Amino acid sequence: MVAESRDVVLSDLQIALMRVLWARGECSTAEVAEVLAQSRGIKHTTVATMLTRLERRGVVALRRDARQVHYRALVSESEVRRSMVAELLGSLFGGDARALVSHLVDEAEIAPGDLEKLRKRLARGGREHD
Amino acid sequence: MVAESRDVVLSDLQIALMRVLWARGECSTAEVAEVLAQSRGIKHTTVATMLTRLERRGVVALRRDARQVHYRALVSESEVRRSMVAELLGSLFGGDARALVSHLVDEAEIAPGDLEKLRKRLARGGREHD
DNA sequence: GGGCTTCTACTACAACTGTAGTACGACAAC
DNA sequence: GTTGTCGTACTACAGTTGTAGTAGAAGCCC
Repeated sequence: MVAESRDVVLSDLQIALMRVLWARGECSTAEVAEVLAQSRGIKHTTVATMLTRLERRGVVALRRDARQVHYRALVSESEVRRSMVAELLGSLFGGDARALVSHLVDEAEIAPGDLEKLRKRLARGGREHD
Repeated sequence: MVAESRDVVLSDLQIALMRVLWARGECSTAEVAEVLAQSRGIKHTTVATMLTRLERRGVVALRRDARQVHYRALVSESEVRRSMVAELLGSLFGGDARALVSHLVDEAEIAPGDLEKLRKRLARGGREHD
């Protein structure tokens, strides 16, 4: 099922936080903070603030365990991808997904040969990429 | 040449304004405002404010003609596409363009058959899409 | 049981966005 | 030249984001 979480557009930093939750399932503020401190040098309190706001916004859920707070994603990575790709397609590519693929090839983000491989794999029903 | 306009990430509304400039070349505030009023019911003054800010930010240039101000895009649509697609790829697809294409197919934004057509067209060096 | 450590909650603040009102200058019409 | 009209510039304001300090609660160590 696809659920009805329309419009989950997140900023870069917000996505970075979500990635931790997506990767680890539920985790404490400290865990998320540690990853972000490592990868971006962001302070613990900053992460706590961001998580609180995401919770208020309904993007994550919290569970209190003694003095610690544990967060869990309420939207999946797919949902966010869906929303954000749709947004980008709509605003910059006139909603034409093929134009986006053309762009990717033009910009050498992807080789034409990859399209062939992708087509074959997708035609087989596989969706993981090697 | 690709120029060095890194990081041109624009909001949905900002892109809407830019699209007018991209489509018409240089035009007056009034022209842009009329399009936006039509398409989104946005007030003239709002458009003027947005354009002023884009100018301050260096995204557009202005030329004064008597009492009117004319704006011209300083970044191309391609540049914005490049920045924004790169941003999306980086934050949500681990920088893997093929994953984005897979997503487009999975989400039925694009049919597998289209990939084949695209591949052929792109292999021929054409980049306009029909 | 008094202090040290931890963790959260609250507060702060600047920048940017979306939205628009108001005021002011320049022209056009009489 | 007095009066509208048109268009810009300035001001305003609420909401979001990024960033973090500080204070206060809860446990932990002797």
